[in-house]
Amino acid sequence: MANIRQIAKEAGVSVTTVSRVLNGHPYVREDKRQAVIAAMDQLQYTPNRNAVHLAKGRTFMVAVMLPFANHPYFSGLVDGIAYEALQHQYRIILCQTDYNISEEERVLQLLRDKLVDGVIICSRQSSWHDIEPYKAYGPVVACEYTDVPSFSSIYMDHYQTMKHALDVLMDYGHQRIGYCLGRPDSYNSDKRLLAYREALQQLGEPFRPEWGFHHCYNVEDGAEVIRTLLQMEERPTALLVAGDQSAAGMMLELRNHSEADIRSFSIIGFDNLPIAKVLGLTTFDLSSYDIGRKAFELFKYQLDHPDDPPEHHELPFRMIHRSSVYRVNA
Amino acid sequence: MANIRQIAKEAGVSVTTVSRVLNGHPYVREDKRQAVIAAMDQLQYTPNRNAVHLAKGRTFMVAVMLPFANHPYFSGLVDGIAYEALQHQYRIILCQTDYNISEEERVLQLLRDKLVDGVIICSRQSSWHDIEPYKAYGPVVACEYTDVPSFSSIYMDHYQTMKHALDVLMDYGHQRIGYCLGRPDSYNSDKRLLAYREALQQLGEPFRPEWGFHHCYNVEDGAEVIRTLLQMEERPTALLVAGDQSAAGMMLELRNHSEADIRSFSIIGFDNLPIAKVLGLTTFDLSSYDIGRKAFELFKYQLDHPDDPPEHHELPFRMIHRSSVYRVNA
DNA sequence: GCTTGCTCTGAAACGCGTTTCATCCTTTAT
DNA sequence: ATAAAGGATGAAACGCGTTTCAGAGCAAGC
Repeated sequence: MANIRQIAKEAGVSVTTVSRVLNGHPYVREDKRQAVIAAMDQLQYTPNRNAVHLAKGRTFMVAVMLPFANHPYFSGLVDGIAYEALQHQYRIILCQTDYNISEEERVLQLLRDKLVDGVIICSRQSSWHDIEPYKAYGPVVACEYTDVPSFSSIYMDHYQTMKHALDVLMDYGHQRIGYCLGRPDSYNSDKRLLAYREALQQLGEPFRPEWGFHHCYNVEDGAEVIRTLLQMEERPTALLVAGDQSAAGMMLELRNHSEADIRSFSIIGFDNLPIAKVLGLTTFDLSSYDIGRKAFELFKYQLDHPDDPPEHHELPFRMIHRSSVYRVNA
Repeated sequence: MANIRQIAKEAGVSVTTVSRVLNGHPYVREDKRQAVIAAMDQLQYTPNRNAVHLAKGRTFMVAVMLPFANHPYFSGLVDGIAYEALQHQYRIILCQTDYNISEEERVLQLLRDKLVDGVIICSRQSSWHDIEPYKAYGPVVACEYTDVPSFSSIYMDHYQTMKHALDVLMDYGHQRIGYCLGRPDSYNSDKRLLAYREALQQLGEPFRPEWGFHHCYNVEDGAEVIRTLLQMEERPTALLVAGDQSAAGMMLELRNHSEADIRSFSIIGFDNLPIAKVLGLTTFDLSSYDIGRKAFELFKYQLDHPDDPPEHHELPFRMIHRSSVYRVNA
């Protein structure tokens, strides 16, 4: 494989000139430029990307930290990041952490070790406190609310969405409300639970831990929740589900039971996945694709304007009313 | 940021020795090793990955070429690749091509330009003929059948799966059969269509282009197909659908219509996604996760044994019988 | 005629870790 | 005692493109 020095020799110019041609620098006489191009053509030269990265101190790559990609929320996020990255000639390194803290740290080390120009955190387990030092090596963007101001972020206020959903359910006369969340100890889950407990207080209802489910991500998780609930004597009349995927699993599992069972649970989902529409699931509109795009933009902006303060975008939420919420007979 | 030469000076040894410590080379006296480690600690040294990559001529990264990631088949594939990559200290660069040929070429160029040690092609538009030259730069693995022997590959025989599904439908008395596929011009679609046309011939049925649908990937695509079919005077009694995602969309859309409509179409899907189970969809078992893992293994093997001939794994198929295929009244 | 200011060019240094090769020092085997 | 075989170590070359800086050539401005 040819290198830049061979091209220089072949074209009868210095390596500097070859480099200039490569980088579209002006100040190269046309005949020399042509000679260089001819030499590159003849020797089938292409620059070694590692050498470019080393010399430039930049790699045009971002690390994308997420627990797993086979979930519509995250794959949408990745899609959005990838789309925007493509526009800016960036590549993404997909780093699945499975919420493993040391794996997450290894992702941040890619930034410190100059393999990537920045990190986009889709979801994480580590504390912001542990992540913060890596900010010194390049932009770190979060796709969730952070109470640490040194990162740019884009997020939804899940205290508010939960509160809104609870208000809607109460309007429909529900008092016995259960919930399904993902990780129990995440920031968003905490906020949702806060709204939940406040609503219970408002209703004068006790907190019943058996009506709360965690680690719900997939269709199958939702189906399992319904099977569990159907075994109970005392059941909630409504369920707030932090993901359409599992909400869909619930609705589908209900349909495997009696007609009465189907209408015995009102369900509100989250994400507005295509399946929500087909199922008539009331949910919140949330385009993880758009969040991904925005996250990349925030990264790029921070990279190009390192001295500007980080930006924080709170996304407005919007509920999509369909037919999965029933009125409770008074 | 410190570099290896500063560490050498600080520890009172040569850079070679530092490099040896870094790479766990023997032939370093214990006291020197300790001195080096102390120096690295003190200066908070970590190696610049780009320099390592340049010097080693290896990057411990693979490019994963796929059209898009927000589809369960592909995200499962990515998950599998990522899992196996992690075991081997490899990173993956996710390259979404949207089936754009020049974008696909750009992915292969990453291999030529030494940014990745290999490429795993999940699905592609380019001809194998155009891809083949890149083999010279490193292992290229395909997650589909290739008629070009120079790549390792792992695939299912979709002529056989389609044939099997058709046989089952015919056993159940179906004669009027439609299909839903993804891209119309892909190798797999061609093979499926071949089996399809042979079955029609066997049945003495004409080929009705209006019963064939393409570009079906998502729930919404499937729902749309059903709406279209319900408008027709003459309808098929069974549908072969090349993905559970769209098959699910069909079943769900049918449920939005009359009870009679639901049973008016027998449906066979593909992939055995979680939703297929909940819906009682008859489908083919196919773990894209396992394919992904195997694909990475094939890549790694080719990398470590460049002179061994490429391997080709044909996966056995297995139909999972559930309740979406009805018997036709004779 | 002379200064100022571009345009154009290349030598050399730089970014940084790895590898080759020569050398010196110990052991172990004979 | 002595040759053969390892162990240990560092200088220098290498992988390869970019950038700095000095300098040459040439045109516009006064």
